[in-house]
Amino acid sequence: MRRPTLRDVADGAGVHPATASRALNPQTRHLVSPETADRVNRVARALGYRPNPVARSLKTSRSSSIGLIIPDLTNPLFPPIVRGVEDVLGPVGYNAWIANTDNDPAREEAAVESMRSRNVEGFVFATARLEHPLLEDLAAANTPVVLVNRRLAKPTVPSVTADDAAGISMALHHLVEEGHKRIVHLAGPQDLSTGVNRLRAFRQALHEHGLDENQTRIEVCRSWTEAAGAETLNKLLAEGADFTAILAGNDMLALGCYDVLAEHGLRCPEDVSVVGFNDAAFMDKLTPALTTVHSPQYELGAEAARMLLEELSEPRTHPRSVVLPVTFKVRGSTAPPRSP
Amino acid sequence: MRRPTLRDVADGAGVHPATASRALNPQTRHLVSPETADRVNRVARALGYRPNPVARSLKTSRSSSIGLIIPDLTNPLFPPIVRGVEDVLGPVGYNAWIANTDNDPAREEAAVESMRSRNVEGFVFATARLEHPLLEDLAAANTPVVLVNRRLAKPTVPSVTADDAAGISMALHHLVEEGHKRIVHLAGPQDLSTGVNRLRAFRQALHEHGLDENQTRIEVCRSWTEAAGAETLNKLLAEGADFTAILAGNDMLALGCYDVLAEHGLRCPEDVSVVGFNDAAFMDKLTPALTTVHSPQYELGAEAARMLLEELSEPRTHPRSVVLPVTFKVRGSTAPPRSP
DNA sequence: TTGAAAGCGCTAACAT
DNA sequence: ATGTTAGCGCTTTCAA
Repeated sequence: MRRPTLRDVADGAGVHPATASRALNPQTRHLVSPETADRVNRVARALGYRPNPVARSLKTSRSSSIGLIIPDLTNPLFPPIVRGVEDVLGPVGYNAWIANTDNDPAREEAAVESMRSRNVEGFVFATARLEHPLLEDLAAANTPVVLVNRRLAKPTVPSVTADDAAGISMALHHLVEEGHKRIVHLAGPQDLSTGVNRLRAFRQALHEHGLDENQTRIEVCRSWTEAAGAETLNKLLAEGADFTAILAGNDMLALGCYDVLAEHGLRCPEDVSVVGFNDAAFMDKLTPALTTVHSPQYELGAEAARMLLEELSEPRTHPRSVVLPVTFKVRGSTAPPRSP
Repeated sequence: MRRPTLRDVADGAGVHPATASRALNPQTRHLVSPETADRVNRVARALGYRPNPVARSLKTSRSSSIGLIIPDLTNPLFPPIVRGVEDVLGPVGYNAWIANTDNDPAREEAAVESMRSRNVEGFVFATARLEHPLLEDLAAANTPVVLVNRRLAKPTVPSVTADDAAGISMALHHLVEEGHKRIVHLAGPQDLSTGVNRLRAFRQALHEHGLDENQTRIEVCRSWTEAAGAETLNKLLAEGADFTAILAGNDMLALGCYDVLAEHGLRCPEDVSVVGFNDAAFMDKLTPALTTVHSPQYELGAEAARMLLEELSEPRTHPRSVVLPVTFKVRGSTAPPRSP
């Protein structure tokens, strides 16, 4: 009842294990006569032979696996990305090993080391910071890596991201159209491309709409979390900041705003309009439903996986940066100011 | 610049690789003189030696890893369970390999086979059906398995679940207290323990409250999804069913109800009260916030991992079924009927 | 076209 | 306490 090995198949087919190996392997099958190849495959099937990936990996230093580095699966932005990655990899015989890092560089490094020692063939990273020594190292070691959602300051590693600038521009445009003039931007951490790009885009969009930066307010949050959004808005409110709309850098910050507005008896959107970014799961179910920039989460993952597979088969010298288009979802969280 | 192997460490310390292996391994370190053990460890550290888990796994048929079988990570019920599992395993040097099955037995079987061939030492299953041949097989093969959230018809495999019966009882009690008499139960799939147990508990609670089963209505949904909930409620509404409250078997079904009620211009809770089950992420953010039974998701995962570790070190003959307590979260989605 | 031989890096009997 | 030997299951030169 032992699991059959290649040896068993070879014996059953009356050939040497090396021949059995060649016969069973699509890439080397042509080295073997059609008859023996057939025979070996029949025996393998009859015995229920399954190659041992551990032995194969030890020999070849490969694994048919890639590492998928995620900050936190409980953030609803990431599961669809994971599914996108898996759905592209699965059909071509690869699988993804997932690690949560909690944005902790030490955990990240441990996860990467563990995966490398298991011969992963490449990585999809969703945790990139603008300056990211570990990623530089991997790039320097020619380990195939594709970034998803975030990228590096210098485009030295290929990436797939949503169009942050366009999204913010759409969002601001929408608020302005509705008559808002005093708009707050809750920016994300400035060590992340998403935080920086969205903030930059906000400033740019402000100018394009002829808005005075003095009427607006920009506040940088310490993380992309509900807690950070709440904290920052509380601070703003305590200072008596004057605004009619909040453009949150992502949905989690917007969620934090919802909480705080409710606590302060401020209605949304009657008193304050809120716009988010990402359109993560359930954001359309809030009350009021969150108006937000939709980023194609599943597609981000799928495209990152495709790029990684490409990289695996024909390494490029010149990293590609793919930017996927976003759309704007008008829902219930904005409206009022309709004045001149 | 090759990654150093045990061989390199042994050479550096002037000992045989076997001795180096013993010195480096906590369980066998005592077989080696303290001096050499120290020397070997120093050399290993100096060289930056990291054992090759693939080679080790080939030799030992172990892997310091377990398989975690999840139906779908985009269902917010599961990420916290995953984190619970990981947080318990990590500190003791184990890691979890995650697979999504989409409730597809074929995908599940493939994932399990793939993991077994990689020498996983056990499994945490979140996809158990009442009748589950694959799980019977694993149990028969003495593969350590712990079920989480759901269980089998016969308690042949250890499990950690939330207290379905108590939760449903609390929920019904709450609705009755508020004066509801005509209550619908949207039950889950009857091939899952959660679906069956909650339905059974509903019937029981009905009797305990002296309610007439004819006044109520029970409808079984085809899956634990928003779409299934919507579909089922639509059917009920089309039939002109008469009720003031819905006890949904889980939060996703409740979510589907929210959608349908809104489409039909029915207000919640003024026209219909809704109660869910699980208290998955974001359910407190809906409008109105969902009243629901809170199941300790993170703890379910953590406890399952603890049980699996136990099973790994000292296999039991008699499987334990752990039931974790639930709490009831009264929020905005219920109220009206206050009549006699 | 097939076989022989070697070895990926490690651990575990067995021997000393 | 340490070394010797063998082998986990596979792939890949090299030789025939």
